[in-house]
Amino acid sequence: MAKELAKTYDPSGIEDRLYQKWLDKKYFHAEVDESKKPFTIVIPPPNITGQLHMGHALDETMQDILIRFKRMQGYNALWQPGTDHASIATEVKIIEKMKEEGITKEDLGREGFLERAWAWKKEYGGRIVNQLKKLGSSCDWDRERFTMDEGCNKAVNEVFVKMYEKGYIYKGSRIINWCPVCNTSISDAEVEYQEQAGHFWHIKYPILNDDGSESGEYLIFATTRPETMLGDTAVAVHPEDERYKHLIGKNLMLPLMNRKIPVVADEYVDREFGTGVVKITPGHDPNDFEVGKRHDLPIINIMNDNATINANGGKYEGMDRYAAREAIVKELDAMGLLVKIEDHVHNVGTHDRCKTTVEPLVKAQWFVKMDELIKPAQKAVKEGEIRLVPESLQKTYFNWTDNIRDWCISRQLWWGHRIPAYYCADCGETVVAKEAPTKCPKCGGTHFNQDPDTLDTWFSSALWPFSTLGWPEQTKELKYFYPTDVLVTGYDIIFFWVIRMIFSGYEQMGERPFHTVLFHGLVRDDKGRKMSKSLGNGIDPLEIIRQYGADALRLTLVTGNAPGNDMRFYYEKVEANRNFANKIWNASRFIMMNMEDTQPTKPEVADLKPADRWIISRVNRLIKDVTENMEKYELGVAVQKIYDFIWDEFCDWYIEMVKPRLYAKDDTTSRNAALYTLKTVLIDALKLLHPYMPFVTEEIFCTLQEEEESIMVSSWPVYDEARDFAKEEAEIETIKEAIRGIRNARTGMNVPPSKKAQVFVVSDSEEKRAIFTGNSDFFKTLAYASDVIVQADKTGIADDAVSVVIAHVNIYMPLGDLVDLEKELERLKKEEQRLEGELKRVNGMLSNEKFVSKAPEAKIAEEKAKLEKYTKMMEQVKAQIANLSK
RNA sequence: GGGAUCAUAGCUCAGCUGGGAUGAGCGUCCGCUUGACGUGCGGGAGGUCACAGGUUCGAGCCCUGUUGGUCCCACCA
Repeated sequence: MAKELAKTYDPSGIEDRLYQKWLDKKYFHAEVDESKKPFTIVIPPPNITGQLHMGHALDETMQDILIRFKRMQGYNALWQPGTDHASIATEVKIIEKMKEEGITKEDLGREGFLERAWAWKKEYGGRIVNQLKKLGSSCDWDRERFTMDEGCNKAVNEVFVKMYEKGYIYKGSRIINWCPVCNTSISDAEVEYQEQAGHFWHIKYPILNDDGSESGEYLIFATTRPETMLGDTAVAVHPEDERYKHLIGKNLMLPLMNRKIPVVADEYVDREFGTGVVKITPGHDPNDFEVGKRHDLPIINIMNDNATINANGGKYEGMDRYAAREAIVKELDAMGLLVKIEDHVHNVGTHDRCKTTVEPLVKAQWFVKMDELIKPAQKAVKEGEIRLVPESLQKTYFNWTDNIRDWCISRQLWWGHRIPAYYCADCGETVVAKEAPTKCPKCGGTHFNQDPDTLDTWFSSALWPFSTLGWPEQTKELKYFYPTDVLVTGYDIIFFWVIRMIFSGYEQMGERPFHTVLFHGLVRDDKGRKMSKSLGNGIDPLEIIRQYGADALRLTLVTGNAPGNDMRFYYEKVEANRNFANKIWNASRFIMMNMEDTQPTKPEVADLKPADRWIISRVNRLIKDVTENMEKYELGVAVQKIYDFIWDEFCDWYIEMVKPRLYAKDDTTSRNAALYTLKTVLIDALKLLHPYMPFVTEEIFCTLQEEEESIMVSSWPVYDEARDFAKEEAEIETIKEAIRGIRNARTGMNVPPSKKAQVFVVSDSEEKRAIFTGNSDFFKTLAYASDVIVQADKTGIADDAVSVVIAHVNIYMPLGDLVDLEKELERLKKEEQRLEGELKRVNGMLSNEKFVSKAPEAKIAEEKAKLEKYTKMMEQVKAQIANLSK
């Protein structure tokens, strides 16, 4: 007894069941197997704090499509999953939760806090993984990793020590971005600039005579941050500036602080901007820091970690930076040193996590020296060893690599990889080592304090492609699956992650981590806005899955979307795609109903009708196109073609054409050929669709194909020249055109449904004439198409149905002309013109010596073939024009 | 300031290296209980492919400029 599909398509009834089956059968699991070629993707590890959002859904869907595609193509496909500890994001969340309980980090202490953090990881780390499963992700869950698991931790220490020894990691006092709310340093990449309305305070400092007395003259300048004046150690002018040349080397009196500060000359100053005078605060401005280095100026830090003024700020000590600003302006005004206040819009650096205005501070931090490290990463993309899709992102990539600055990697956080640096309690010697040292190499002391800082969360992510495969151990997995193949991720983390993985891959492994980076954009709401918590416009993928099924969601996310482009999310789209799943479901049910208990047998080639050959040829072409598109990562284009084929060609045309043959049970040969074709073509189409819609395709496949256990381990269809039937394709196209013509004519005529209409079909030879009659509504239906063919066959109008040359068909009487002669003539003339141009071009190319001598042979052959093709077409067109003109 | 990218049907978007706008989904209008599907079937309306030049036999696609939008980087205090 044949299995049956449920009468209605209900994704919730099949998805969980099938996923469990795949897990049980271990289809996702990949083992090293030297006889097969590997194909590897490492997942961008979602944060353990995260809930599945549309961005994940898109990211995972694209990866799953590629992995399933390659797996079916026979590759040993590994999708390496895992999660990210997301140091700062997680720590902030845990602290928030603790706040509700009235506890602070300090109450718990480092140990206690970490205990809580691990408990958090245990509770929420699994949540996102379960959500990924709902999407149908075929990750090898047996290999799941975590950025802070033992292996990854080992990899981090290994890299840190190695790079420290090579001089690529160093500790130094440099100006860094400080977040006073999160209480940690952050890297340049984490600073987000926001346009804010502010002010320009024009202030003047008194100029001193050489003997230290006030000269009565002033130097005027403008600042957006008056409070930083507390830390001013100079004022700068341009060396060539005639207005101020005489003042260079003189001193000024820094008001409020009563500190003598020099006037220095530096090219950094823009003479055109403002008054051409800049106050220099090396301790709180990155540019000033550089100026300060050049002129050997003292660095005064005037702020505490929480952005209040410290003891260096004199009487302002203890005030918040903004309160101090107000007080200082007020006082300067009282002293007559405030010239004026202007409104000014400027960009303010904020912390991307908490949006707090960052404070540039000079602090001792750990850095990765980038200048040498970045070189292989630049070269790799430049020379095409690593391909970015879309290519336009190369510019963004190079913009970053060409202006790379050292990477601040230390964070004043507790949740993360602790820096493996130890300081001797006796002599202060720094020891960087994988294991805690026991004896100080300098003084022999045995007491050490480990550096309290942790590493930037991206430090461990940078090692992800090889740490997950076992590095630093030389595992068989590492040797086999590395380098990985494709990295799929959003363009928003190109700096944070992609570039860092690339240079880390070259540095640690001596090899690229992957050959292609496939970028996607953001999923926005239907108004084009980013989905965000504060707007409350986020759409929960799990809710969509509950309503429409994972298949519909997946299709929605990849259809009509080019790499690297943002997309908008519409419920209508999901609905349309759910309808598509329903369509396939019903078409499959129809085919199975007709098969009843008997599986069709392979027909003789001669028994295949033109319509059969046509659809076989079409699916064959589809296989070729889709495979090519997918290999070029054009996932949206590929699936659009599958969609069109299944709905339009297969369901709306082929199934309708074939119906009369299915109902005519006496002609078993024809019926078998039709059923066989239906089944095989459907299977090919299902296979092509499987990477996109894994669940429906699996359910149908398993019901239809009783002997095979799963579509996901079946083989990807291959284009076969023997299944290419150009003649039938052209003929059916003609028939289709004719049928459309009939429908149009009918619509125009508005014949009452009850009346019978007649269609006269005449081929080019007089004796092959037939008359078809039917209910006029009948002509409007697609069933008519099949009837034309079947009738034509039966009446012997032609040897096979499709050779009814409808281009020569005339439809008489109430239906009017099928072809508008004038329009046709116009079309042909246009075609003639086009061909003329085309011929000219090809001829021109082929007679061009440079082209013939330099172009690759394949290209020349192609052009020659075109020449031949166009010549023939030209003849035909000319003949047709002559014919019609009569 | 530098760069990227977009401007195609009422809306949202595809359109590969230049070769008949081949378009899709939704919406809209007309018609259909046709023995898989109304989550369906058939048909229609709707486009000077932002604007202006240029290259070409031929441009939505290439070049130049203009306008408008989005994003990234830098940050002139």
